[in-house]
Amino acid sequence: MFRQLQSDTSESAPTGTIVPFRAHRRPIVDGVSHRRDDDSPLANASPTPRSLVLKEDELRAIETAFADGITAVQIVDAFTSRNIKFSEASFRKYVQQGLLPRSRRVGRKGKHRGSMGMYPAKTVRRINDVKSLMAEGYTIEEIQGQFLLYTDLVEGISEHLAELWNRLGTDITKHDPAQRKELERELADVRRDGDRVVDRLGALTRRVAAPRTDNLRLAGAAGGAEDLL
DNA sequence: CGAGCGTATCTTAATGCGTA
DNA sequence: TACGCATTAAGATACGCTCG
Repeated sequence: MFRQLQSDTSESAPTGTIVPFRAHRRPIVDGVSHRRDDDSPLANASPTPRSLVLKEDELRAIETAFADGITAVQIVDAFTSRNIKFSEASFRKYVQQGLLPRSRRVGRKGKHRGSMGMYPAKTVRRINDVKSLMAEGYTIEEIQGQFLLYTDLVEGISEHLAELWNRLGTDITKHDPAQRKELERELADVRRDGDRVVDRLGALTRRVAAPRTDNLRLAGAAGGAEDLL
């Protein structure tokens, strides 16, 4: 199915103003990756500058709408419908490279309807992060190794904690009212601690990844990428 | 010319349903 | 219950394009 959808060869259009780039990186100026010759027929094919990534409110809306999971087609559509270039082939490649979580298969009722893959809603945000970093000049390999390795783990902790809070909250309601109050207070307390730990872990992992980022900058590399995760 | 990203396409795996 | 079929996604890999 993906094969029929890969005719878009138009160019990426990263956001931001002039961004330094590494050796072997493509220059990114005024939100346009200058990969194509200026005299190419397609050089000025997109008269209106477009954003490379989704805005925070758009991400929130998507995550809310697809809280139970989102298909690959819907993910790609979330970007392409907003004039942000992102093909299904690229999506699959990111998954293959380990930049995105894998899908879970869900069968569909009805004759010969097969199954479909459902991805967590956070996948859209992850793609957004990856695209931001790529716009900064980072390679997929660098993003994978320096940032997303940590991001995966911290997100995992955050998700497990959220699940734990939910279960505890549910089970606490089964206690008698006198005990419940005390347990709820304790839960709220430990929840604050947990959230703080997740925040600190996020900050720490950014700092750990930062030296590499600084090296890249010194070498004429991308800047500010550590602020993105 | 090499590096890097994106695309095309074939193969393989997973899933649900129908039927013997 | 086991098997085959239809459907879809994922894996693998070669290739094209652009840039330094």
